Amino acid sequence: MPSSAAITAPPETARVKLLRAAMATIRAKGYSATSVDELCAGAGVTKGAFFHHFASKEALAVAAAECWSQTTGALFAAAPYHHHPDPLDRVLGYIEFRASLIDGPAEAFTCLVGTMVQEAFGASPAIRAACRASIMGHAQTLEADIAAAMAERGVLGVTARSLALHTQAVLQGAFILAKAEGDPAPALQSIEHLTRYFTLLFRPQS
Amino acid sequence: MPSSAAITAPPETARVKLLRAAMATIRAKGYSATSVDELCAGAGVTKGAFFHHFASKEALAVAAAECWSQTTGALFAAAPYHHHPDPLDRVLGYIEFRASLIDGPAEAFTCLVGTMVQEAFGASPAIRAACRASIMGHAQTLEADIAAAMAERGVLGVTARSLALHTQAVLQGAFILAKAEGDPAPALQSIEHLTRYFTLLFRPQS
DNA sequence: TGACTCATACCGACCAGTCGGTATGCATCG
DNA sequence: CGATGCATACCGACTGGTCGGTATGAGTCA
Repeated sequence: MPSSAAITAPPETARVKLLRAAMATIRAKGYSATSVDELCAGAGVTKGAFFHHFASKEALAVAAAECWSQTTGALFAAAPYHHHPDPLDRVLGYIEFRASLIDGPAEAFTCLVGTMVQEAFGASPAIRAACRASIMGHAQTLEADIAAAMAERGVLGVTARSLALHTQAVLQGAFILAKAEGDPAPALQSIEHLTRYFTLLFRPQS
Repeated sequence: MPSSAAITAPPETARVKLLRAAMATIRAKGYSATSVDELCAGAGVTKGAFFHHFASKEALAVAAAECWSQTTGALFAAAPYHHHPDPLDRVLGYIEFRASLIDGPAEAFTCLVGTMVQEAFGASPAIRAACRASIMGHAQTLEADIAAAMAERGVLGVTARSLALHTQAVLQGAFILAKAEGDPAPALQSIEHLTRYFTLLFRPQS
């Protein structure tokens, strides 16, 4: 007797297989270097299926960015750092959580939309917009905690928004360093500096 | 009567024209999306000339990364921030100088090797190594000033090297934000946070 | 039956790279 | 001096293969 999950789960469509293959391959090789044929082979579907579900390679990239937002959004929403009563602890917990994800080869921990937007910002406004929405939307989930921590500790001279964006900048830059080095170590060290910055800014006495 | 500069200046070879075109085009479109034909057209040379000077497209990318190191190296070596007597002022002057370069469209101020390594780190070890050498070599020019500032102010708990690399991470991440936003503003704000970090770390009383 | 989900075969453009050939300049030698 | 020989710089047509995308039709299920 099949479980109810098995009953209600729809059969995995070519669409989600393609999205999964796209997220993995584009993270590893970039958008331009990833071909439609390669994606089809990786997903085990034909080219006809590809263009049945996506109007173009560009449309797939946009859909992949949206899928990425949903997937990572769920991951962060379920992460334990939200349970800290102190908003500063939630912010520092977020950074620590990001660091904990960094392990193994670069294509396993780097950011799809950060990689894509670097290549596609000039060639495809649609891809740029999707990547921008993903990054900015994620930063916004941090902003409330930062704002609460700022209010609680009387931090002035910065905005919660720019701090949230700076956090994303450090992470994206850390990924580039890790790719260049072929080693996650410099990324982790850079994230340590980010933690130290928040600590100095919010706990100046310690 | 021609100037002696005009006499001694060699005629601009196809090689340097190709390198210039490559640096500009790869910054704007990325490595994979840049075709050899396009580079030849941009440089005003033929495909025969391209493959006379470079064994492959990959070899051109490596040469472009080296050319980028030299060009930017000369730019930073000539920058005024080196004249500050206080090493911390030199470090803060470096960051300010970096910020001053950020203006106009993203392809005009972003980093060639940061862009390239993100795409090519998995596909081409030679390109990755050339980009790594460029980034790490540049970071090293900062390291001595950071170390001197640390010694002078008794800063402990961090290394000059990791601070220099963190600075590069912030800059690279800032470029990604600028590309995603289609606006340099978030990059400049992130660099402000970097300056604030150095200030908090090195001038804790103020 | 008709809408949906594909599979197969195919298209023209473009890709990196090759190849036979040419133009020029410089060193050598008679 | 001029002829020879050879290296460098360059040309552009061409190749095999890959690119994103399309046309058409078959299987499936409501």
